[in-house]
Amino acid sequence: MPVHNEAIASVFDELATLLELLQENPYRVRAYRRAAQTVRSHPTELHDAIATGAGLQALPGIGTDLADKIREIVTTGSCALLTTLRRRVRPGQVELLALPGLGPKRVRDLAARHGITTPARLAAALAKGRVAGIPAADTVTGQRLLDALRHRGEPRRTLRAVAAPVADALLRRLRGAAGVRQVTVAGSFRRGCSTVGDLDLLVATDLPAAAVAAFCDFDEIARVTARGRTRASAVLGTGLQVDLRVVPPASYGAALHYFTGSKTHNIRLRRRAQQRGLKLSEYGLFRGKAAVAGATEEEVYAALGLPWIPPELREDHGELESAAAGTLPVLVSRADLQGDLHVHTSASDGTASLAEMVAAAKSAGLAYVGIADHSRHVGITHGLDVAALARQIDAIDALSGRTRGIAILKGVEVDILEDGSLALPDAILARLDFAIAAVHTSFALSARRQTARLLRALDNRYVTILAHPRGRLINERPPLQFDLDALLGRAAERGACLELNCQPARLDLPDVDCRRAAERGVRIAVGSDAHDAGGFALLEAGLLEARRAGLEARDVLNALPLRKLRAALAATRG
DNA sequence: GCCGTTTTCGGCCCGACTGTTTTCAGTCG
Repeated sequence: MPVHNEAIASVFDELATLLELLQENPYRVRAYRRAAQTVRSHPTELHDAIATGAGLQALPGIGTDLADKIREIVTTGSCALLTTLRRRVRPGQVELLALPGLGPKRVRDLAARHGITTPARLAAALAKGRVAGIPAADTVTGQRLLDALRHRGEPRRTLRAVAAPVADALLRRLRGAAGVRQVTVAGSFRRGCSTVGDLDLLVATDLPAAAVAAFCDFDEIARVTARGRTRASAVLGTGLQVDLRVVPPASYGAALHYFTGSKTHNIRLRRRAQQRGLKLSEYGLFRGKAAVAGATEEEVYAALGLPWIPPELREDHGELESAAAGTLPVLVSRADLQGDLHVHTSASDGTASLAEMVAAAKSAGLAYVGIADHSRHVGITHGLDVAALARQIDAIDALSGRTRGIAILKGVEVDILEDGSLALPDAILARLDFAIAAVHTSFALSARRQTARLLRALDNRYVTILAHPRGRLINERPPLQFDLDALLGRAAERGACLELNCQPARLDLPDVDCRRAAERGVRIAVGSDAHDAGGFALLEAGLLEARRAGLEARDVLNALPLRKLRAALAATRG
């Protein structure tokens, strides 16, 4: 049973947390956290690298010690240091550390002074009154802590699509405040992450007090948890946390950069500034006390000898090196998309007719649209059987004959059965322009069986695209386990593609996997999976995930113009 | 624990807010 990168990263994360609780050198803690991130986002399995003798120390933040630990974890499945440290810390203390307002000092203090080593005990103690050494219940920090104790165990991250309307409302409100020059949502939202932990709003203004007041009076706020001259934090009725930062206009670019993150990207850039005798903060780039840059992000990067880096890439995944070398990708954008190959109609589980969906695709500016309704199979209600799909083929041919300005492609989203065979026979698939194969049942197979299943599906010459390959539903269903490299190898041989499904809870393949696909020369099909006429708007959100993966137009199947797309589809049939 | 145009030791990003040990440590982002 191979040890996956995620398992190695988890060990490093836990080591960092335990070391923090034990008040070890904070830089040692940071080294483990950084290593966890490096391992987690590494596109290939490190157990393979070890098997082939490749050097682990080439990875950023991995030195001799951590390389040894990776080898230890991969070969033994465990880590001696972890076993030792776990004995020195109570499990409940790790949970305590995750609570807002509690850091390593206070968690240690709780155990030493009060014998409190679990969240449950802390909650009980707080119910009786104040606990010396931690903020009291009538303070904002104390309230936040109690709140977190009440809600612990619930999923914390919010889908970007859920946060987006709130972000819009707040932006409108802040734009209306006196003195406001610019307002942006920064943070992971701006980086295009599929989920956000909170919303970070940045305001440039000459009248900070007015902006803070406008923010704190927002009617969806349940509680203001912090309020200063240039910052405020609040929790909305929905539970989403929102943070406001206010800066003078001259600092806007530096602040936007700083509050966009990611944290590791920022730290790298600050070190670059230091090496040049400069100091970078949210107020600007300084040489001594003299401001060198700060009004725009472009000038901050430029003063550090770099081109502007798109927010989606700012994860310290090599973008600073690419920027320095002048090799940043030209990220795929909405204007590059020529069509959409994953569209449902009321023939299966969509809500709009074939004609309505084609019209909507045309209004969305697409040059072609691929209809891909579900096949009929257990677990898929309202799917098409062979006869119904044959009728739809005829209907599309008829509609094509009287449609101008957009091409309609005939497809299907056919179920992959547990053994890897498809829910429709080849004879009907042969009459289509393309077929998307998808898993909708048997999610929990072992990685070995799941891989074999998906490889068999990809072996079918009519399968063009593997839909939402990971099968994840964010906060609801974990990703399928399989050997991605094996799938990519087979897809590359056949010219088949993997999908990046744009449904907000899917965004599947995830960015890390998309990046790997591009490296292996496998194109990604960005599919809206639209079920109604408004569904094409999802393409925009899906593209953020593609951009986070560093994809360019040439990496995306449906960025091909129609003629080249048809050639690519035909080529998959060998 | 990592790392090196300040290199094998001595650094490691920077500032705001909170609560309170009222001059700053702890926490957070």
